[in-house]
Amino acid sequence: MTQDKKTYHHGDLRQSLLQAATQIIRDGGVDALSMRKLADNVGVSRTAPYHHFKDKNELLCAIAEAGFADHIRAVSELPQQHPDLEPRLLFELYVLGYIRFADANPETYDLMFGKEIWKLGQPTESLKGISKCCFQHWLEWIETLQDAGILTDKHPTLRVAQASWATLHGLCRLLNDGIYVNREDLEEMGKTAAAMLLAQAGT
Amino acid sequence: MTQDKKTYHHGDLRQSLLQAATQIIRDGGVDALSMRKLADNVGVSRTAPYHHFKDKNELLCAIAEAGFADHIRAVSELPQQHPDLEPRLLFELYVLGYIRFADANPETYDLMFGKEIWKLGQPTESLKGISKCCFQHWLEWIETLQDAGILTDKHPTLRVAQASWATLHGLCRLLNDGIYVNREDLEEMGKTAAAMLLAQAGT
DNA sequence: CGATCAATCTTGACACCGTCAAGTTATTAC
DNA sequence: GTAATAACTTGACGGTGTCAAGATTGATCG
Repeated sequence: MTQDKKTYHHGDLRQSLLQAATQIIRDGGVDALSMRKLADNVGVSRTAPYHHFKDKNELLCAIAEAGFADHIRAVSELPQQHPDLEPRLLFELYVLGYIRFADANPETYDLMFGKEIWKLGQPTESLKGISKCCFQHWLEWIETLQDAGILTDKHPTLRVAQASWATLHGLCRLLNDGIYVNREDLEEMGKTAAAMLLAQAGT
Repeated sequence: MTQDKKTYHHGDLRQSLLQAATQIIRDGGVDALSMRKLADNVGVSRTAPYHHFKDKNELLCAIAEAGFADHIRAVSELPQQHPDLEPRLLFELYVLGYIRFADANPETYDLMFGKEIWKLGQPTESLKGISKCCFQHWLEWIETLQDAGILTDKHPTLRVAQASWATLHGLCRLLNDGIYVNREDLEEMGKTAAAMLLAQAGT
């Protein structure tokens, strides 16, 4: 637990806190993270973290923010890695990528898109910013797919983006929240969902 | 708070607890519910509830269970109320009904389909039962729609059911968790989602 | 270099929480 | 009427987030 203390001033406590918190959350879920345990974990007193984060909510926001950064990076790389792939397959790839991210980082995903921050807490301005940016990416891509004729353009881009995102999000939630869905079925479900969303190409 | 106490034995404490708990949750969310406040609320000591529910988890399960009962009842009524409606429109109606339920009872919905019980806690056997039954209904209906040719039969019924359910669930979560979605857009989003899921009729 | 100031970290305290153990009271079964 | 049992009580333990006030240190300026 308590690391050997050397100096009164820690040095880069903020960074250490974020790192330790991320680890704790990865191991035992968001609920396993308490400010006190966290402080003890980095070898500092209970209330020391409050000099770097206004409250627990702000800490969680910071972690979520890092999650968005990861997510955006992963997504941006996709089209570059597969430059000549048919849009339909690229879409499926994206869907699978999204789901895999949620599966690999369930707790981070929970923070990014869960009520803990967005409903019960208060998202930081910078968190709002990066998440908005993330959705913007999605929106633009949906528009591209509409233009390419593989997603319906009978409905506004915003609605199509919301509805398709909801599908991905729903899959991830069902999985991560432990409701019915088995992990082994994940890929297949993702493919089915992708197919159902795309299927109206001809319409 | 504390009601006037008449007898040592309350009489039907279990029922009173459920009722009060439901109210508290409706008012202030699941997090507003504490065993202590609940007990105080019905005029009984802190630990009295533990003679009727093993722990908080069991209480929540009981509430969720009631939610499923309501939900199933509402859904079952639908086809009867609109006996001669075209299946496509009936599907849209179902989608809207599902979303409206989640919108009208956000906290109950959260309990029914949230990680609080299914991942962090332990669903009661009877809760598992009724939720399974609920999904079974959905599954059967999806099959009907596949047979009627308005939902794809290129994928197994189970997968189509999961994918379409995920879409509804995702919409509800985005709404209830306070992520991006505006309540005013709800109906329109539901319709878009329904349309996208159904659109492959011709395929 | 020395004094000051602000940042950083500490201990103490408060009001909550879930729930276990042991004791009290009322109801039921014989 | 007595014994058993179910319902309910108080007391206690260890946990939580975070506020207030004090201690320590590094940085800044004369």
